[in-house]
Amino acid sequence: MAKTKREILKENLLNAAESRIESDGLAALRARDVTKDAGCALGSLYNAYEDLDLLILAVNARTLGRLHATLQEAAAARQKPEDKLLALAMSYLDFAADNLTLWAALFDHRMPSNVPVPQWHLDNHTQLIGEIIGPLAQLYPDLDEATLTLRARTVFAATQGIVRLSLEGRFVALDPDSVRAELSAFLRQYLNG
Amino acid sequence: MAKTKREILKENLLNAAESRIESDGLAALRARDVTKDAGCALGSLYNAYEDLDLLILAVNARTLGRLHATLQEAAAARQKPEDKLLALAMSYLDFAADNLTLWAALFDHRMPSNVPVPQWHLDNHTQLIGEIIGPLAQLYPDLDEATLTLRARTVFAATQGIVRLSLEGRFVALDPDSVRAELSAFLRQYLNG
DNA sequence: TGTACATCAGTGAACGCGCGTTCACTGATGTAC
DNA sequence: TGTACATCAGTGAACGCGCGTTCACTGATGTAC
Repeated sequence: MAKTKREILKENLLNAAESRIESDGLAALRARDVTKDAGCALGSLYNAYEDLDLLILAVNARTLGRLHATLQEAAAARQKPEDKLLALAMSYLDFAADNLTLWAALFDHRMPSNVPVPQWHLDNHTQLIGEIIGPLAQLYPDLDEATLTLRARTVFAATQGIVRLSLEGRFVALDPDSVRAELSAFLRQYLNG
Repeated sequence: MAKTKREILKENLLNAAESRIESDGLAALRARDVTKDAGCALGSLYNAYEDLDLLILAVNARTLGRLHATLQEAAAARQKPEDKLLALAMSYLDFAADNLTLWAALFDHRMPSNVPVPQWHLDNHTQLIGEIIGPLAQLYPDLDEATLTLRARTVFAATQGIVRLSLEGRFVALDPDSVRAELSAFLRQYLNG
């Protein structure tokens, strides 16, 4: 099926926005830069997307999709649930490190005022948590669904905190190997507790 | 020692900025609002502080100071190192919940472009980590100083991640009791691992 | 194939507004004699 | 105590600029006959 012109335009804008975020970060994203890179007029952005925020969400959705695929692959390559969980955390760290600004955009972007985050974006996050629930359920067969979900969110949040503090380099920059070692040791300790 | 007029002005601005952040959040902070609340002219802000960012940093410093005092108190009230660490995490959660916007401002505020975060602000963070190192050293007497520091940062980051994900309510809002229970269970599991 | 007309994406100059920061002026306070 | 002068914090209108969004216009594409 051939792509409509509109689809091509949306894709060009999406690629341009992604490149800009990748190289300069979300905060430096400008409608004029994106449209210039995409080879269209400023106004065309608003023909293709509702506004700049929706374009950013589209970039984030793609990033989240790549992240999800990476994590699935990592978990699928292991057998034991402990190994799956460790692999998930490690590939999450790697993904974040390899896609620093795009990954940061997932958290830095806020919808303006009272515009809610679209449902499909929430669903994407739920799917991600789902990857953790699987191995966690194998590891703790006695826990019910609700507890497992909560536990998965907690493990994700803790991992996210460790990755974020280290990659944000907000206070002190840590060398990548230390972070890997720390994260790995941390999870092992937790899972064997 | 009597306060100079300049000191009074700085304090008024600091209080006004703090109130504004507390009620409306950092993103809604405006120089005009702050000076109006402080009862001075717009230009006076720039007599008292270098610019708006430095005023925000002053607010953050005060928040960090209160946080630090709260944590110290919580840890001091316990004897066993495990209890100290649990108390630190719980009172961190409580502080964040009770001072939601001020706490969020600690992380949401970024210095413009290439202006670095002042050293005293970095030192404040180091002090905070220091609170964790103490009990951790008691718990793991075999670890050397560097490892302990790294470990303390990791524990802090994990806690921070759990608190942040729940309080940001970015994806799904969690009820406070569940978060408390999860954080507590999480740390127990980790410390007994 | 050709002509007339309708549609609608594409265009980019202009709008609108927010907001941090400046700066020429003022008036209060301090100092010298 | 009074006068002349210097200093400097206080003031807020105006500056400057960035930047998302709009909208009147254009020109390409599609449709009818």
